[in-house]
Amino acid sequence: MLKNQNIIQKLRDSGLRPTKQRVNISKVLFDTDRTFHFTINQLKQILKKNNIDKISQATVYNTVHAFKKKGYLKEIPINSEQSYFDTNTSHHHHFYNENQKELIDIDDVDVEPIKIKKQIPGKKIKSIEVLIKLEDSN
Amino acid sequence: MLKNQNIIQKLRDSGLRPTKQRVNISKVLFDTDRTFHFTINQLKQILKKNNIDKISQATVYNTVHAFKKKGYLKEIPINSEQSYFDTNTSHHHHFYNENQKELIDIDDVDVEPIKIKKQIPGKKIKSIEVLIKLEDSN
DNA sequence: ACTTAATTTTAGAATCATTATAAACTATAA
DNA sequence: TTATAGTTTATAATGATTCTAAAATTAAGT
Repeated sequence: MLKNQNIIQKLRDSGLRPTKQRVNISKVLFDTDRTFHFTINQLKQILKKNNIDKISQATVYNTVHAFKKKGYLKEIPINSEQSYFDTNTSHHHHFYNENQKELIDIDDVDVEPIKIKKQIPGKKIKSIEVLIKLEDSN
Repeated sequence: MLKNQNIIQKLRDSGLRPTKQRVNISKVLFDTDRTFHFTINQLKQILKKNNIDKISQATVYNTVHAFKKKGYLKEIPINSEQSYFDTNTSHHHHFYNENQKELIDIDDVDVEPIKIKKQIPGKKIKSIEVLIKLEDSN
């Protein structure tokens, strides 16, 4: 399958050995039409459901962190209970639906540029993240 | 002392019994010139240093959560490792200094209004939080 | 002040997510 | 094919937070 070859190449290119586990997790995360958000627990459930020989907890954590470090995943801080990851690594912002506890991407073009009239000497901006919390309107 | 009376009144008004522990934690949090940010651990250290008979872990957690629920504290999600609280409950945004791991308030007037050209049907905006991560500029 | 009921605090146990460990396994390159 | 460096794994360890149930405190009524 060509897809597999792409994944293996991508892993190799970034200095990650294309192990069975990493390839399988990559397929779940990146071999889809659309990007998505997940927690570690959700990923573990998807892996269990979708396939495949068991992947240990530690490996799931290691792999997600390795992918994050390589820039294939972004971590989205929402609250102290849940750590979300996003397979969409382009610059964008988020709605967080507090009732259904789900993240929704906001396209960068749908947000007017954020203008800050304040600077901290000796520091430069690394990222700007807008999180808009939503609740049911009735 | 007048301050104590104010604190006791504030607690009573919001339906929280003014116990020794709550009054002492309130003094640390609210009886200061300026607002500040803290983690639960930092608060525990301040309490240990500043005074006073030991307050159990559970009470520190209970109290912080009670104060948050009453709107006297805001929780600021930064990352999965740390949960920060803010004694400044007015609407404002934050810099996060990734090197020194500290939060810095951005006055609301220093941020141009955030304009979002997208809506989610059936949902209304509960809050808009901007987090600007900083790093050393050299 | 005294009594009672409701609330709060507490130490310690329990839980949950995450990380560390170190042995077994696997990919890669010589 | 062999050596070695990197990876996975089960399990233990950690750390933050929550739970538990008993003891203490507060508030309100008498």
